[in-house]
Amino acid sequence: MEQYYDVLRKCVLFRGVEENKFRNLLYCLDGQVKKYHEEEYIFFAGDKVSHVGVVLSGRIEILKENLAGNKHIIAVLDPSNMFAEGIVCTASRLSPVTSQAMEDAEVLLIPYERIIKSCGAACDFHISLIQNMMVILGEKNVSLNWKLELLTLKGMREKLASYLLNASKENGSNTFLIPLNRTELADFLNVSRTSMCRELTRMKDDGLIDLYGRSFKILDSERLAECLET
Amino acid sequence: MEQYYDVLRKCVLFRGVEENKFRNLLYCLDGQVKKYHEEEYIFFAGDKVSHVGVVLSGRIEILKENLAGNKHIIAVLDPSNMFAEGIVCTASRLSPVTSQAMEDAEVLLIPYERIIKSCGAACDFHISLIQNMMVILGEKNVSLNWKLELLTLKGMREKLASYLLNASKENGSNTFLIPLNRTELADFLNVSRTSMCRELTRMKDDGLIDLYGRSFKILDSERLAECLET
DNA sequence: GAGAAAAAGTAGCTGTAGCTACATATTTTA
DNA sequence: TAAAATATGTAGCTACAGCTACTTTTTCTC
Repeated sequence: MEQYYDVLRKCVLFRGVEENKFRNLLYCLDGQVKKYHEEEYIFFAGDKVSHVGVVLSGRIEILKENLAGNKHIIAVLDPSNMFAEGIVCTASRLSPVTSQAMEDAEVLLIPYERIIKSCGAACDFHISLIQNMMVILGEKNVSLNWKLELLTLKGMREKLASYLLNASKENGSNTFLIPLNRTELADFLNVSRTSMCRELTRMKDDGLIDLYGRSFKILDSERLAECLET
Repeated sequence: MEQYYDVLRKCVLFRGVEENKFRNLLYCLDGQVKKYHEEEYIFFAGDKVSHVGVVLSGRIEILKENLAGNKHIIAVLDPSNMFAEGIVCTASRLSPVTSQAMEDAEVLLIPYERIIKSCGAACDFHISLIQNMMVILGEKNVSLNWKLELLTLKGMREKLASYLLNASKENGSNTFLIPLNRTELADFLNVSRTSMCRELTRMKDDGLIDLYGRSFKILDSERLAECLET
């Protein structure tokens, strides 16, 4: 388990927990590490979920698939990120979403009960964990709101502009790499890949952006931001 | 304050709190009742929020407005419902959404700190409150996911079918009233009112539904459900 | 109950995103 | 390194939702 300490320490759930209590805490939480192959599913929409997950390595995507086979990527999770924490807090615990490994991945699964219920032992960190859970839930809420905002934008250019400006802000630079390929980005923005490619080319022709593969450069952030003022 | 007890008791936040501790609890939480007129704003997107709200009377809408004046209704809240509980749990506490009274309304505002921090007095119900907060956050998460699903549907008919089937399920009947007028429903589904009216008429002509004002009747739930299998 | 105001429905035109069907890259793997 | 598989870009056509400009209906208010 020690090999994962660095990743876990970055997880918001364990924020504020003193380092010397770490081993004890992980033991008390009774987490188990599971490995998933690329494309393997972790749980499906409709499944009853009783564990929260922490990504230890690889990348996980949270998605919805409809009956026609269209998939919509809701979120992409890197190591140290949590998932399913919203589901386990509900009464039914039925997941509205599917989670799948985008590449070979390792996940720490923790029974939800262990987090919220203080055990008999002298585990004073449970209070921290509960506080942290609330922060995570609140922040997930905000990120879902941002996703909603992206989807409510009407035009293709607006969606791309919003996504790229946000990515630029997160990276703190006008030049940045995005974590998604074209097909994945289209699924994330809930548009067709071909239409998206067409618009990206137009935006390049208009001198708004430059792009090569997953690398993007914002050439005129002002005009790009104006796209959103529709 | 006693006049609001019935509404408050139905609020998930106070679930499991014994009735005789109710007065004590409300005093300890230091909530204040505020009245809002129809159309009045409670807080704006970008505001720093430190109170959670409980709707006591009237209806509140959670929405986003873009610079062009288009508004998108994310949720409509009836009495006993909470709002802003996701925002106050985040680090920044900056609201991504605006909240507005749809009609004359009363709201109980509770400082978030009072909920999560045990006070010195013998308020053993704080533990219940924290557990309840998690449930609320988890459920808000699920409802945002359902909203996301609605928005990711491509066609007008799919969105309407999804909305109506859900409303029918919630009401436990094929005949039901929806809480939104046409303009509001269009804002909720993020479509134009005129296109929506057109499609509603088509669906009526196709024998899928019948409608008059806010009253809907699902005539052929099977075929209506098939609309979603695109 | 009459007039005003708001809400709901309708029609025609237009623009944009989706789709199919490719062409061209790029990466994988045998 | 060649061949296969995957990813990406392009073009033409089509369908559908948005918009404007109405009409009709319902609700409010005096």
